Amino acid sequence: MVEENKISIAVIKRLPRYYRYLGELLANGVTRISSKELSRRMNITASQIRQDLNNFGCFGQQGYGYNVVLLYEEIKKILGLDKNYNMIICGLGNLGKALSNYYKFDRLGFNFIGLFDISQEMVGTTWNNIRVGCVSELESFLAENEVDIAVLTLPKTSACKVSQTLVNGGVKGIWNFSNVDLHIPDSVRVENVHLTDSLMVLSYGLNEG
Amino acid sequence: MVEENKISIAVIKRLPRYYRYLGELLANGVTRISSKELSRRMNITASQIRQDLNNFGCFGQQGYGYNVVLLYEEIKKILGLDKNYNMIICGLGNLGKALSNYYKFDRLGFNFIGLFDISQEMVGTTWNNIRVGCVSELESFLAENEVDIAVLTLPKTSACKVSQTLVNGGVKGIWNFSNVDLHIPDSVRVENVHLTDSLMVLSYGLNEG
DNA sequence: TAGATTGTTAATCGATTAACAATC
DNA sequence: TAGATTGTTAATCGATTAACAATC
Repeated sequence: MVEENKISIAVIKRLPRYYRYLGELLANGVTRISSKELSRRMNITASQIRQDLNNFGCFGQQGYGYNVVLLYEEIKKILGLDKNYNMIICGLGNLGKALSNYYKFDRLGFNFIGLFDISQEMVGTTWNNIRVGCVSELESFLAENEVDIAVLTLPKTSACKVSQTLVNGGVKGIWNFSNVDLHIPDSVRVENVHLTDSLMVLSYGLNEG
Repeated sequence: MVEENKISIAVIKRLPRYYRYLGELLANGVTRISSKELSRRMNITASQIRQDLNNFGCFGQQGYGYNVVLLYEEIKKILGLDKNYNMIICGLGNLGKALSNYYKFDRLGFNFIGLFDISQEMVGTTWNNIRVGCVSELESFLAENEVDIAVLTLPKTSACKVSQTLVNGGVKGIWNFSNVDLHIPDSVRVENVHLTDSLMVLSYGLNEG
């Protein structure tokens, strides 16, 4: 049995940044780039860039460097950005509303197909052309629609329970903005955005200069 | 000359999580906790907990463990949460508006004292009881007010330029939500929240099961 | 006192960086 | 061909885990 070559999370987290820089090069009409030049721009070592990329294949050419378009498209595929994803939002508070209106996600292939909230005031209203449903309808919605990603923007009190419903409903990934650690099976991917934690990291040592 | 014991960023990023779990214990009336029991709850090793904490001091007691209140208060201090911070938001799009209305920041000691936007439609409107000013007024505002943290929720086109104004104006930290890497002096702390990057990390390998 | 659990040193593991043969 | 730059192996560095003496 061949051991699946597990890519480290540190590498994966750097991929979007590579993708971003390559996109800029592309927009500027740059057709080739060496790991050395990219390292200068991104402020990481050329060694790391080459190591990172070679986890996924040999995209460069000795003496030449990397073809920008080709590498851009490869990373796009690696990140799964060549596919489309059905998304729902659970929790239409300020943050949920903001995310529902963020046009860029759509352009990247992440499409909102459902919005859900708990409060009766929100249910029935429309955001981004989608009617807000009640969280109680979530189970049947998941049964009828293939949902790839659920955005969890509920307060922590309800987030845990709803995450169970999402898991049972076959959601593949949860983008968790609620301030709890979800305890769900490894088969469902979780990406946390803990805003409060992030702000606390910023305030650490801020007055020491 | 004594080499300043530099705390690694990995450790710092774990502190808010410790703080969160200790807060829960506190709320549940738990008065003492061992690294072993905390490790079980947080799903990290007891060794790591003890190593992390001992970067900052000896807060435990052999044979007893850690006093929850005491440790909670210590981490609060370490994170700088015993102080108050003046914050402004640059960019009152959906995300900026959402953050301006997030009541929890205020409770943690992060107080909004100014809001700024580029668009003429936004300038003059009121959010969270604060009048939105124009970004062109930013320089004079920074001269007259001590701003600790600036939240950067502008599109990347304007984010770079505004970050310069913020640095020149003496801001200590920037909470950067814009999709660029800011090139500013090390003396100003930056904490990035790259939402698009985060979503891409989630979509990585999502369809492979 | 005996048991529990810390603080800390040592061992291990993984990630980053350096070096260089291969080759375009 | 000579120069440039990759892919990859080896060396280094740092972070995590294990072990245990100290001690409450």
